[in-house]
Amino acid sequence: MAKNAPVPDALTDAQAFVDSHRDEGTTELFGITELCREFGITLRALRFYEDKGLLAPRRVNGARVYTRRDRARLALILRAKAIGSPLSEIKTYLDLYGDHGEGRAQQLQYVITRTDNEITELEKKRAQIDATLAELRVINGSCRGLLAERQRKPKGKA
Amino acid sequence: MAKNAPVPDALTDAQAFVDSHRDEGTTELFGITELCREFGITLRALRFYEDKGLLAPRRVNGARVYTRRDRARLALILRAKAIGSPLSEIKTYLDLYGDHGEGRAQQLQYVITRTDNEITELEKKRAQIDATLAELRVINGSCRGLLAERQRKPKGKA
DNA sequence: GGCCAGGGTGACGTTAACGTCAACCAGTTG
DNA sequence: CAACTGGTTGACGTTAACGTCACCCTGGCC
Repeated sequence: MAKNAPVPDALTDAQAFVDSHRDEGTTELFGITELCREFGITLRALRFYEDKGLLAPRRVNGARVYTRRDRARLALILRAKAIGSPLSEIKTYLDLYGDHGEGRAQQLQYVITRTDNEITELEKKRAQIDATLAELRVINGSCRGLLAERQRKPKGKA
Repeated sequence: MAKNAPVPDALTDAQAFVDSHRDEGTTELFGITELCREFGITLRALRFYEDKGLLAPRRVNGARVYTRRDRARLALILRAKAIGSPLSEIKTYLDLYGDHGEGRAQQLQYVITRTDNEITELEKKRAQIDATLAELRVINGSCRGLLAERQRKPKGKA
């Protein structure tokens, strides 16, 4: 809640991401520093995600080269992180995106139950946030009220 | 997103918590194991929160004794954790609840800006969750679609 | 050829949030 | 009194998610 990495809104649309998983041979390629600047993260972090198996960019002369698909995955990773998921979980998360469409019936069933679970978890989390927001607004409002009161009668202590 | 500590819904209401901060001399007291069971956390965790200054129960013969107010603070702590805030942040968070009402104008102003910030942060987070939920639902739906399709024509591959 | 910038690979350090373990106290029950 | 039970305090171990550092390679440029 401290960092304000931009997390570009380009992929806000759900279908957009799903689509971006289909192409693959697009010409658009990215270097590591390029991606890091774009998303406001460090080189170390990006390499770290790769170590953890969340990304697998191609290599050209040893150097990392990222496709649009990699970029989309990175966007997902960062958003999931912002939500509070640990990287380990994000990995299985990403696998869900990768699988869907090619699997056999059993695979599909797996993805469905997994996403069902994720969905209910996130809904719970959303509820917690809503509750906290409500409380904060109460506090905020009462403070504003007190402040206004004092400004009307700056001396008395009633 | 793994643990399912109950986080009792007793304090779901915002005003309820604020009110619970007013009493203090209520007769209801709790032991450490009692609270731990109630909230599904470990002894170690509870003591840890105390080390970090998030709680300050009274002592009776050296043993910790928690009031209703402590209990309410604990509920807040756990909810904030579930949201993903680090304990360090939760501490200043709790201080906001404590202060409000007694401070001078400057204190009040501080609380207001702090809560304003928290509120916008949480709203951002909420938006991220909503986006992720949307994507998951797309995936989920498309998988269900594929599955249904296969069940209609289990042989063809079209 | 010399030099630098940009990128790569370990290896180790760090912080948060606890878990684990050992050792000590205090009341009580047989 | 001795053995328990339930609580307390360090001290150390652990995992996640990087930061930092040292060292190496490579392509361009003068």
